[in-house]
Amino acid sequence: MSNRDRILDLSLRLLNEEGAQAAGTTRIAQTLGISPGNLYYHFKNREEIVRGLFAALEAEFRAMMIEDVAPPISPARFAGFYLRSFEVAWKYRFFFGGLHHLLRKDEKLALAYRDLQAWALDELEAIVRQLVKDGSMAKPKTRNGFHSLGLNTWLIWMNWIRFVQISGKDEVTRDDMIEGVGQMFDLLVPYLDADFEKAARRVLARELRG
Amino acid sequence: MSNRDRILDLSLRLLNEEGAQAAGTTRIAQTLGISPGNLYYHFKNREEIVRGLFAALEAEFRAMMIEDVAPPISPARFAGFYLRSFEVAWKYRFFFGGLHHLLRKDEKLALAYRDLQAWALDELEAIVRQLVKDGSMAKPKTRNGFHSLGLNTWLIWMNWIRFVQISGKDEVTRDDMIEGVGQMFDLLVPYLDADFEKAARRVLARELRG
DNA sequence: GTCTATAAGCAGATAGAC
DNA sequence: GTCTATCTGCTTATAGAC
Repeated sequence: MSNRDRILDLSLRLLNEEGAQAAGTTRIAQTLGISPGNLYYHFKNREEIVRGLFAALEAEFRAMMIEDVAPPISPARFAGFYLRSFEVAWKYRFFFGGLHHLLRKDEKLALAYRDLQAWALDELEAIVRQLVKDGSMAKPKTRNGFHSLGLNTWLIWMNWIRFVQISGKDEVTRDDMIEGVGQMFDLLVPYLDADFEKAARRVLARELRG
Repeated sequence: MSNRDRILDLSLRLLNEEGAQAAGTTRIAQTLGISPGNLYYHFKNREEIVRGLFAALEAEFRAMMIEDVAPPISPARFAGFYLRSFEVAWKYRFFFGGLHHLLRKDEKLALAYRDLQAWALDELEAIVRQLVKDGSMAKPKTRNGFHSLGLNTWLIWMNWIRFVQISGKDEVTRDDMIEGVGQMFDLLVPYLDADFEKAARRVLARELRG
């Protein structure tokens, strides 16, 4: 494993454990047992490390979204899709707590983030549209129903991890992530076909036990 | 105006403009034209300033919540209540972007925040229950319907300001806040009485123009 | 209550040897 | 590709005069 990868690996761990602002280049290098100079050979500055981690998040997130949008959307795929989205979020959780600060200090990262967000919002809306097309869901009532539902989905997704961390539980578990899925799920429940809903819930319940 | 109040005032402005981590005690003192020593006479440390600002946020937020929960809830009061909640959030917006970091570094603040959050979740759930009691809304379908709706309301509220700031608009306006209200509102729409909904929307539309 | 002066520490980053 | 050594600039916070 190259030092470059070791730096990314450890950075992700430290940032996740201690927060996006906690670990500096000095400590990262120290903990790895390499010199600051070595670290700065691989990364021009601290921001480049964070951008590297964001690139990994983005790749996993995009792959997951694309893989699962193909119609028709079965209850199991639907539940699995939401579930995996939370697993990706959890893997890179430092990002969600420190987002505002990170984007403020790094214009390049801000642009990359906004790109991803715009794309994700479109995709989330597309999923809702597809569910309606599949007959698994009634058309939302509000004027901008599709858009609004997609956006609320995104807002819950973005905030769930932060909410759990902020709420001060000693240990965050996989079940907390599944609860998050349920929270997102509840946004659509009023519109979902009863059978579709039941089937999706069963998948989630199985995950909770497993 | 006492120097203590001037410190709180300026801190709020700087933190809002530049982010919760940007302005340090040195710059606050400098900008006010007072000495660091003077600042540290009034506040034991930087965290005490932030806690002072949080106390102000909490006071305004609690006052607003208590004032508006009394039954029955009219559409105008309902819309006005959501609207004012966003105005309070906007006034102390630095808090929402930097929350994770702030709470991590200050255990006292974390406890105060969690108290407020627990209380707010109860109140938000109570509002939903009251709407159902008033006949303005159908009973939510999901098993923990009341709780889930209250929680989603909170998650949208907590995240809207951050979402707007992160999304990179050059200037954030009052209309953006009203859009946030609409986003929160849409959570309840599937269950709301049609007349109640229309009336509440009219109030919001009027605010948008005004 | 307000000031000057400054300690102590840590951050990000670089130069240049090997 | 990795090292040692170090610079610069910032921060929080304090001691003690007025």
